[in-house]
Amino acid sequence: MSQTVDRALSILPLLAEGPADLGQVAERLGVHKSTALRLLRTLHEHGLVYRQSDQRYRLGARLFALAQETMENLDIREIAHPHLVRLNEACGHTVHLAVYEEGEVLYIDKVESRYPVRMYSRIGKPVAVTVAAVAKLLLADLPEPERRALTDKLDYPLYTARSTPNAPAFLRELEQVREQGWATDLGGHEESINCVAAPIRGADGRVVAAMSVSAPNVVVTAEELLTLLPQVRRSADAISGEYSGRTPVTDPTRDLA
Amino acid sequence: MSQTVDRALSILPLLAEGPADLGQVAERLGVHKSTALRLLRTLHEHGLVYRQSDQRYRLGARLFALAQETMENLDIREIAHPHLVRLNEACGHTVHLAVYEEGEVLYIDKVESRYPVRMYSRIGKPVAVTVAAVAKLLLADLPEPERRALTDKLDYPLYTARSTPNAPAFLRELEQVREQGWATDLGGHEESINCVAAPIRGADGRVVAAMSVSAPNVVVTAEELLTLLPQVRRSADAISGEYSGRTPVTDPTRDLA
DNA sequence: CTCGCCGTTGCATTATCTGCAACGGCCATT
DNA sequence: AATGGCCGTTGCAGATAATGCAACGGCGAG
Repeated sequence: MSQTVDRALSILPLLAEGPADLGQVAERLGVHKSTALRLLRTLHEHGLVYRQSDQRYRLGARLFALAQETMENLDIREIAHPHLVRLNEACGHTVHLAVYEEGEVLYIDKVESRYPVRMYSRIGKPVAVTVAAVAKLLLADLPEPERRALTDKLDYPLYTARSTPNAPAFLRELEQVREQGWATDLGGHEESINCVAAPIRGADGRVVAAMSVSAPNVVVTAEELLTLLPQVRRSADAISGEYSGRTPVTDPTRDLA
Repeated sequence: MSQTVDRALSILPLLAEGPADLGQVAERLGVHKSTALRLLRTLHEHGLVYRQSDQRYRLGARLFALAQETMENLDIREIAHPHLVRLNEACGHTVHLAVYEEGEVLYIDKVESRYPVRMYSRIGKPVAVTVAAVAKLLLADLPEPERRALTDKLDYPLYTARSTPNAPAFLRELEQVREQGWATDLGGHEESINCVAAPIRGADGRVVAAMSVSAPNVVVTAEELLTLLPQVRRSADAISGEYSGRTPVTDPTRDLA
């Protein structure tokens, strides 16, 4: 909607690929070098872009700080965290919390496994949306048209032989997930890793987040992991209760200066 | 340098404080509502801002993804990570990696303690620069004018009785740190937590990062932690060697379209 | 020593952004 | 049920601010 801002923001994903110098930025934006320079300078003043010693630009530290603050301001996360910790203490495995936003699912909290073998994941990283248990729960609850539109334009990468292969299969799976109220990922993302997940609902019953327990085959079999399902669901329901009670659409903003 | 972009980017820290509606954003920017709307829309298109169900705006998921990619592109991090893991396996405590950028020090990697009592910290979070051991190392190596300018405009919050109280004391400490080539934080940030840290240097000898081992008093005393110093320094030196060898100012960019 | 590349600057042009005013939906109030 | 006010949204004309150009200077390579 605003050309100048649009151009400036287009620089960010470009730099996310790796450092670039002024000429490269200008070329990829399709603007004059002087224009690119002014945009980069503005981004720099705000700390979103950093100029390293070799004069090339890369993304800046402020991005981390912003991402950090965003996360800490998410009220679901705050409410859920102690429950995740408790569940982790009870079962010992890695516990994740995830939310949906604009076609993506991302982890917003994580409590690490106590076992030495850990699965790789990082808070803030977009989740493999076609296979992850938490993603299935979040997508299953979308209004039908949105769900349809999304599943249509998704890719279905075959991480393993058990990955969801295409849109129709995925839609069927989502249907089932929605009805049973829980989801699994049995080696669909990484051959040797299984997850069980349960939904967290707001006061209106809509799914606002999902949590999961993940563990590699070498620690527990898929069957053993499934026995944890009741525990996971109880945790999720407890969070749902607190969340519905405390924060329907409340606004704790206090700055009427 | 560019007014429009400047205004748009000013929205981000504003939203980092918490969700806000159009009117609030416009007011705090000092612009007309229609202007604020156009800026927010542009930010939204790029995923930096998200519009929640109650129509208010908050920071968006793309921020996480960008922060994530930035981090993973840092070559020091990549080189250092296995060393951090090895050090953690050897001593069991929390290991951090930090860099300096534009007046701030931030953690860019972390391997969690194996002990149940863990110190709080998060990757991406700016470090308490006047007390953290890694910060001392990074600031001690700055060129004198920059170091002076920075220490002058810093705050010196008294987290504990052993926090660095003011600029002169801090400068003396930095002097000592630079000469001895390592640093500590003995309860200067949190009463019961101690750290020992060592610098990682580039090919030209400049400090490019710093790593530390942290542990609470209840697990090991400060004296015991200090016995780990040689190990920490060996790790840091090993990383320095690899980093100098592999990446002086190399550019792995491959896109001359 | 010289050539060429890259980042940088001042300036005139013109495109772009801004504020205004008016509309419409929604919620709360009477 | 009707009404008033609030908030987000849109089209438009004026004015400001962004753009590309051309020229400079520093730096490294040949």
